[in-house]
Amino acid sequence: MKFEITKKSKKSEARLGIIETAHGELHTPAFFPVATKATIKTLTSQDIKEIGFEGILANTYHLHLQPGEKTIKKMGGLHKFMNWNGVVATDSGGFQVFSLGAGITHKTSKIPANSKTKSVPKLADRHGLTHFVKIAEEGVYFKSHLDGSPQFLSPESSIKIQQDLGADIIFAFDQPSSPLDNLEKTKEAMERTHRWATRCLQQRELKVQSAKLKVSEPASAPRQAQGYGVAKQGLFGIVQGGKYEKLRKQSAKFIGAMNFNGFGIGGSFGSSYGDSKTNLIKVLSWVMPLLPQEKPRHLLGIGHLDDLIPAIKAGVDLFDCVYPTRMARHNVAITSLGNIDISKTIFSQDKKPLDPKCNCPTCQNYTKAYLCHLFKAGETTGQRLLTYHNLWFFKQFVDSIRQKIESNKI
RNA sequence: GGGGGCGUAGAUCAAUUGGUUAGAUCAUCGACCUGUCACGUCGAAGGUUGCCGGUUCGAGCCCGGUCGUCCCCG
Repeated sequence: MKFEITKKSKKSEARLGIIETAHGELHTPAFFPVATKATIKTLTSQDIKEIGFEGILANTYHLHLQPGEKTIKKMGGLHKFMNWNGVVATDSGGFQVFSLGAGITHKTSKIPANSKTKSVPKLADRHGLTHFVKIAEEGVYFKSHLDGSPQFLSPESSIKIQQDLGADIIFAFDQPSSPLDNLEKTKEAMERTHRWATRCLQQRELKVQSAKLKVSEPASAPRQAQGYGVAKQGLFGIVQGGKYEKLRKQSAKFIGAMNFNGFGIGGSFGSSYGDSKTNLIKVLSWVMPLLPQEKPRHLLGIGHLDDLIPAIKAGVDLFDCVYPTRMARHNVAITSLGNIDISKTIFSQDKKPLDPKCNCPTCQNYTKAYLCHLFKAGETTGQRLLTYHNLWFFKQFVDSIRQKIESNKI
């Protein structure tokens, strides 16, 4: 993996760049739609290509449990398996340490619900499951959410799985802290993340060394290609530290000094209401100056539309977020006029498209009335059409930001 | 004409021997969703129990009448 910065803004820390991978180029700033289980829910790989995305993000935890990395490796790797010849990034499974652990016991999401929300989803109650994640120094013990079987994930195994999956960009196995954790607990998670980062790099080094050896053996041509691919995988370290300035700076210095190909900024950034945006931006203002300029930065799990511009101005190159796709499945279209819940009866006889300014196939071919009907009738085509639109909208949005950087407007 | 069953939220149904402010599900309305356990979560509104009368301390439940509806027999 190679990263080249092609332009730096004069107004902000924003920059344009190109990430070169074994599966093509990625023009940054870029947004990865999330394909947790090797699919952007409701869409095909061709759809994603049509929309214009150059990369997607899949998940180590989910694919390890089903169908298993060995199967995917046998099927020729994730790209072939899902018929996607663009860039693939894989999350390490670290987030599931949080979302299936503290996320459930604390009944919170990565960013806590705002004060208007009277209650939060009760996944634990619904499934009768609690405390099925145990974090130890060697790794994380947990029960599969699919069949309850005992499982174990560590920095080493996470890297190995991601190598088998064959992603172009992989992430270090980290421990995100819960937004409800205090300074002490957040620090503990950060320090473990740092120790695990070292182990991830060591694990990757083993593979790279053995790949180099194999390259020098003329008899093993197919292995050579595979080894070359692994050697080209970019490994990103992850900065933690929650909402605490001291920790974030400490983490950025520590992780930033390591031999990673890029960096993720993860964990929680404080609350999502009131001064939420300033929380996120504050964290970035602490972290970004301490990360090497010449390497890409990925803001993990963000975001909302209004998070993107300030983050890019702070120097973020990559994003991934479930938001546009999940919102689409939950009836909400993200448009130039704001979010609209298309399932509301007010749209049942509305002949206009979702977004008058949008050129996506959904907006070109279907009325709000039809989409409203599909959602009320529980037809999955509605989810598909809305997912297509939301991703199209995000793609256009990020493209327009790139143009603004190009013309020095941002 | 005679006999019987059933009438409870917009819909389909609950409600111990008559016993507090008649429940559930779906639909409706509102809010939420940030490295996806997610076609999900939370909340609100909505009923003079067909109508009239009676018994009782107390009736959705018992009694009489009436209206509607379905079934059976003439």
